[in-house]
Amino acid sequence: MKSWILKSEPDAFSIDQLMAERTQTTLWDGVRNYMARNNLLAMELGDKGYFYHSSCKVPAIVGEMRVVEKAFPDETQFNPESRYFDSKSTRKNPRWFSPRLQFERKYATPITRGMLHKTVLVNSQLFKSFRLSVLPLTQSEAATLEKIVLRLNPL
DNA sequence: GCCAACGTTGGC
DNA sequence: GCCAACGTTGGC
Repeated sequence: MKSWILKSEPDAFSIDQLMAERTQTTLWDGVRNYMARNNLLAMELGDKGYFYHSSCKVPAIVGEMRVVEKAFPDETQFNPESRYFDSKSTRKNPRWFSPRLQFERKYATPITRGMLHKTVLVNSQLFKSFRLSVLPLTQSEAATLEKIVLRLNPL
């Protein structure tokens, strides 16, 4: 099982909104960056997704999700009304894909960017490729993060 | 609100 | 195919 970090601006879509969904799932759509897309395509069923709130007062990992459906073409790319419309995308040749993620857990104590900065995770893509909105974690990074999570948020 | 980082676009 | 201009992300 792999672990990923998925960023969202809480003003646009927050973990509370995900929890409020009837099925507590969401399609991770609207991603328009090729590296991020490739990461979305690489997600397997059962992979863990850390929900990261970006562009807000306290950037932080705020909870966990689970991949419950592999990526398939993102409908918003075909919709001229959508802000994510892509005129160069066709149904035969879609460019953008979204997996479905299910809410698993919201942390009582979010893992802030500041806290992560003081750990070995400072060497992860969260800091190295800080603009990328969908990031993979290595096995050791995932293990480190999991330890921090469990220390601050015991099950 | 500023600005650095960096991906994308488009002219040549 | 290069690269300058431009736009966006996101921390601070």
